[in-house]
Amino acid sequence: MKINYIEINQPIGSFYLGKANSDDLLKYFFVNRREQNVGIQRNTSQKRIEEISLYCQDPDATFPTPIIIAVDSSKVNIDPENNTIQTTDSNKIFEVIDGQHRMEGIKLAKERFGFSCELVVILMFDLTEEEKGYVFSTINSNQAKVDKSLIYDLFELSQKRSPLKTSHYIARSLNSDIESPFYNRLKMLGRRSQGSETLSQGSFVHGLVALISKNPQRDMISIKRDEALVEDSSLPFRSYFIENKDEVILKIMSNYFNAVKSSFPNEWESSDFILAKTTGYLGLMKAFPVFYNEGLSIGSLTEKFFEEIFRKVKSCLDEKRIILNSTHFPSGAAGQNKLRDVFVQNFKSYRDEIVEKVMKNK
DNA sequence: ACGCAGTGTTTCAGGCCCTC
DNA sequence: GAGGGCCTGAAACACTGCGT
Repeated sequence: MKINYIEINQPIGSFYLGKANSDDLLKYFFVNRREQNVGIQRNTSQKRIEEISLYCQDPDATFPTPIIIAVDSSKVNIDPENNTIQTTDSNKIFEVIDGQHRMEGIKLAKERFGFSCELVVILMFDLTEEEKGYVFSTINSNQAKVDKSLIYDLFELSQKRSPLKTSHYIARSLNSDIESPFYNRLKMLGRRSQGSETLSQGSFVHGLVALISKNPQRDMISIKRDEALVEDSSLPFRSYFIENKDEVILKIMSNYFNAVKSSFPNEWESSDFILAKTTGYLGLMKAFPVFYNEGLSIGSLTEKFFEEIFRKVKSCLDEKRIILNSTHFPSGAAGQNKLRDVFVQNFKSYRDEIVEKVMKNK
């Protein structure tokens, strides 16, 4: 394989920018792994490799940043006249310093559906182990971690529908509508700006998208490829999403949390309680499918219906002296699940009574 | 106004358990 | 026994309230 290169001079020395076909690159690359105690790479994360392989199915897939490769110059022919680098045999001579997940992911995508594309590569010659480590750590420490909320916000820019885009739209709508229970309550872009925010956009979207899709990325790709999404009755909002009825999801969310707000006025407004924070929100979202299915079967998903449930649950909590604070409901999944269970169990104990009341008022 | 310590939030990796 | 989903705890980070 032959690579046309451009020489780049920087303080560390000269390196070479070029392009290579992924099929060619796959033949020559290897990764020096940490377990062997000499390499500088972290263990490959199977999860990331899977994600990248899935991403290769995206019609808009792009790998704009270079794969950084260390090469022993004695193993290739360099032609400075024509600015080309030619490999001499098919040994594994390209050590990937940055981009191991992309390489492994593309490899998997090639095996699964014959994926290939051109890649940007940077070749660095005759680096010592120290230099490899230095390059690797420089790249990875300078790559600032991107906040999840920011990633969700970027979905606004995408043209096609996707579970994340819909969730993001609902987050924005509920945050900006005065009538909404989440008015000025969401930390958009993960930051507090008004002082009244109690929940990050990222968490809100996370909880909502979980009721639309079990694999949002796959759904997004399916939509781009004009493939029909598969229904899943365990996900309350999925069929609305598939039928493009985002405003129905918005309305139900609004009803549900307006009912929370009016049934637990103190808890919703005060930061002494976890109800309007991550724990409360995600706990309520986890409990939602139970209430939703009940509402569906009696044909009522109104604010009144949810209110009947919460009124009853609240009186049960008061009776048992369970306070919705962080002592009873610790942060993390444990507290969320406890909240879900407390709500669901108390609802189930009085299900018939609640249903009867709702039917009578209809 | 500033730094510090304690508390809360968010994300992630790894382990457990269930299902097929 | 493989794979997926769920749960937990650790770690990083942000926020709050306090003392200076």
